Amino acid sequence: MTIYDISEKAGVSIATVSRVLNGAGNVSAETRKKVLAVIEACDYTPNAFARGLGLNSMNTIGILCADSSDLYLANAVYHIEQELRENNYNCILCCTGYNLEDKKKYLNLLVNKKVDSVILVGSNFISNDDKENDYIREAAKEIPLLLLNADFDCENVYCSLCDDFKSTMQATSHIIKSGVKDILYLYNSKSYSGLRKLSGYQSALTQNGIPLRMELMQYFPGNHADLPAIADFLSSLDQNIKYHAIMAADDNLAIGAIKFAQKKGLSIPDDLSVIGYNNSILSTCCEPELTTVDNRLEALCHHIVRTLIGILNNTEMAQKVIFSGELIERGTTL
Amino acid sequence: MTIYDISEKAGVSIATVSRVLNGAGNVSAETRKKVLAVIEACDYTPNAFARGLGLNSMNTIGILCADSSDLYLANAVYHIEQELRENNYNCILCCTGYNLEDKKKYLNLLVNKKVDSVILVGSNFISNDDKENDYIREAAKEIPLLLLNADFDCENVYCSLCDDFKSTMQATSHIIKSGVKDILYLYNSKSYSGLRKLSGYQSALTQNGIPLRMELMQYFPGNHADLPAIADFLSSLDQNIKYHAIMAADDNLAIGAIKFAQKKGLSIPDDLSVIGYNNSILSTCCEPELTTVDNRLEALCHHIVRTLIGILNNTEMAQKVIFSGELIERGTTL
DNA sequence: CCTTATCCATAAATGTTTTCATGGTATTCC
DNA sequence: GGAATACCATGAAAACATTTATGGATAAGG
Repeated sequence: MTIYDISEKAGVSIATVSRVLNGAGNVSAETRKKVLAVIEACDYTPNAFARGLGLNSMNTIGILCADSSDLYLANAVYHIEQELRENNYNCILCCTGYNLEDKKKYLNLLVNKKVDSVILVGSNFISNDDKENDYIREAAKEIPLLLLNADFDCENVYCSLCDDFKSTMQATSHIIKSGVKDILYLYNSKSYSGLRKLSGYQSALTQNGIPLRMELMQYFPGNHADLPAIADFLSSLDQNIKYHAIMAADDNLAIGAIKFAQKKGLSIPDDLSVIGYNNSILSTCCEPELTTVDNRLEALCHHIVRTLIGILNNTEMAQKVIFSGELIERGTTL
Repeated sequence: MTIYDISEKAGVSIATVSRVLNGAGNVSAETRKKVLAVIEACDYTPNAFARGLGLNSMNTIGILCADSSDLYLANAVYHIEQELRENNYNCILCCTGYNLEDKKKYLNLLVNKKVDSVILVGSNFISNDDKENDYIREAAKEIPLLLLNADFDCENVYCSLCDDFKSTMQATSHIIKSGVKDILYLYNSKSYSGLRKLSGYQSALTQNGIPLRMELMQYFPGNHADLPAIADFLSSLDQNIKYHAIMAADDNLAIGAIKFAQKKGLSIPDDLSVIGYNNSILSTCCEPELTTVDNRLEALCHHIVRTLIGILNNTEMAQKVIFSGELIERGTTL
């Protein structure tokens, strides 16, 4: 069943059928009605590939993310997909892992699949070593690229991010204000965003006249989805490192910290304050519930899709938008 | 840059270029080398839409799921995407929510987008009211459909599922063997799979000579991602309902139960045993860690993709495969 | 009667895959 | 050794199903 069959049965040309299908003008109400009736009767739908060939688009957006099983990324993907779908776009999901070669490979694959644009979800697509970002610049020559939670200056690249520096600084300050000064910073990522958070922690201490201590900035090298491993990591730390609060770079790490405290018999928040980051489902699974930073994921996703739709409609759009995080006070802080 | 440009520069016909590109036979080594050199030099990649039109396929699989932010479904999507990608397929993700009309709409949309097949992730796509499953039968006339965690007999529909009845029965029996007989069953879904689990619970009781009590089978009507709400639900139950164990239909519900116990000051597992289902990340986030049923998600996903690849290569494949779950004993049971 | 607006049809363009025909080379059989 | 056969590499052309530019026809208005 093709557009020819429809045109024949309706007694019009295929151009007219096409116009009816695409809601273009220059079709009389009568003709439109007649054609629509035939389309309905035949249960005809246009061939998507031929349409794609003619329009050079299939209304498809690529979503690149390192690991869609990660709580945070999964949520981002969910919100983006939802919003795209409401705007009549579908998305091809492609998980790259954290290897640079795979990121290149799959970004290229999406470009070659002729998606209208690619949204790169997560700060890990931008390297601190700028040479490694050339693959982004290359792809941006072909189609617009949107970065969620990353900051990158480049023609045809648009960024939506949360001010992780400020948010972490505020969260850390919140602990300091409660009277606790020896705060362990626990992090898992050295991405641009990861390092910005670390700076926020340092800045909060410095502003409050607290000297920085290297042994209080601990990098957890494992997988942050392995919660017991996080607790074990903290247990294995030098017993001489004393602290009464943990500022964690994400909720997973914070939950690991809580597990550690529970095993050690520490009372939260009296013996140990804990703050997480992301406001994920994990932050409500413990008792007391986790104080955390809401980094406005939903707003970011909403904004990034709005930007994308704008770009695809040839509207001028802001290349960078920065949201502010919000501290959600729950039970793990004083 | 089209196949014509390549053919011209290489001094061959477009048919030969196409043959080289697709690894088809009947091309001399010399010609192949020459053509490949030109392709390389021009950085040529075939137009995906034209290719799709010619082959009536773009190597794309649709993934339908109700809610990809759900821990369990997100994991399923992750494993499936991973495995498909390794087999040179990409996937279009489409979240439907739990409304029947939307499920129909988006399944149709994927079919019209000309995906090679659709994988429906989660038992909620099959209704207990069989008339409501007609949209599945309709779509199956067009392309093969694969169901993860659902059981449905229909030509061109293939199912991979876990024996939820048996698994729940075994888990419940495990509690009974520990000496606890008053077990609350907490569930959130009345899908086919949800009801199978409930039957498993009932069967375990019956087999052990324990009378069924309706008030011990509690349906939680809210969103199982709202953990505090689950705890509140349990708190709101009639205080006269006495029980010393909770068998939950998924880990979220179990974590809610643990929160409830912690608030009430109950000791786990001494005062209250808890078993979850799915072996998700939530099962390791609490202290003690949650005893749960591993329903072989990874194996199911692996199998479903293998089946799909087989079907697309016209190999005869089993229409239904049932895996057995495994009880993971952790700290919330005696 | 001319102009303009409205509407529609023909044809070109999109870029592949694949069938069929052809010419040439190698193999086999007598 | 020559004819028949098979096979292989190649190219021309058809098929895939749309969108859209161009221009022609008809009706309405001045």
